[in-house]
Amino acid sequence: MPELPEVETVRRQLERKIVGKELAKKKIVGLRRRAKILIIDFADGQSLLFHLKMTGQLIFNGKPSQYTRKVFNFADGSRLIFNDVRKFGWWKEVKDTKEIGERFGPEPLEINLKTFKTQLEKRPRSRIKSLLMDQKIIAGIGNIYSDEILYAAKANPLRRVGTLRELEIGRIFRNMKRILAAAIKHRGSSVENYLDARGEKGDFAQFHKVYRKEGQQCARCGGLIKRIKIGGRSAHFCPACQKQ
DNA sequence: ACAATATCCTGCGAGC
DNA sequence: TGCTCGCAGGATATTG
Repeated sequence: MPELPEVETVRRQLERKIVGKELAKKKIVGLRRRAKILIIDFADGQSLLFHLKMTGQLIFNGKPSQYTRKVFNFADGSRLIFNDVRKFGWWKEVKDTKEIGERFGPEPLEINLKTFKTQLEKRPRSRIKSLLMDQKIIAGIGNIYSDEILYAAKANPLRRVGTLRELEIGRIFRNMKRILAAAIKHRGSSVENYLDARGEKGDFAQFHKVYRKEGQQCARCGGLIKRIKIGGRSAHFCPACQKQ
């Protein structure tokens, strides 16, 4: 399920491939990412937005399959294919990207500790796991990285945000930055069917400590990883290391 | 006002 | 072997 690191990986790869190309009589001048949305900017000010949701793939010069929902053909004969098994993903052409900026909270790789704390203060009763996944609070984090960040920070996913101590908030903040940056370096996590823009898997899943590791031993203390439901989503954590 | 849950979709794997 | 059923989750709508 593409989250910030996966979308950023696709953005970086596509940037080198398609900037300067022509698509439907428009010249591509840049690629951006906001939260989990990929943005292709055209010279005329319009933009093409993509959301991969859970099973979306954007593959440059990929071969169409039964799951290909759209093929974008560039003027030079190259192409971009949009695959999506579960059909949740979408693409949309927009006149400008003003609404995109307003819809999301700050980018986790750009935010400072002070702003992070300000964001946390908006939802003191929320569970920290749910808050990290709330795009209006912090943009781009989903189920995989929220679990991994909280494990690294030794914070229990059920904790109410308002009960977190200064020290714990600092740990969550630092590990959020560290894990997202490391995941981008490894071109994301391929747990189900995520592929990057080259059609290749990301390497970061090998570094996962808790996500989808229910019943396995915790690398830190040897305890057993547990899976519970928080807000209808699976949350994986070590009850011994991540105490309430 | 805010938090929690249901909903969309399809493939996969566990269990019988 | 083949069937059913639960599960995966991003974001929005709905309920509590």
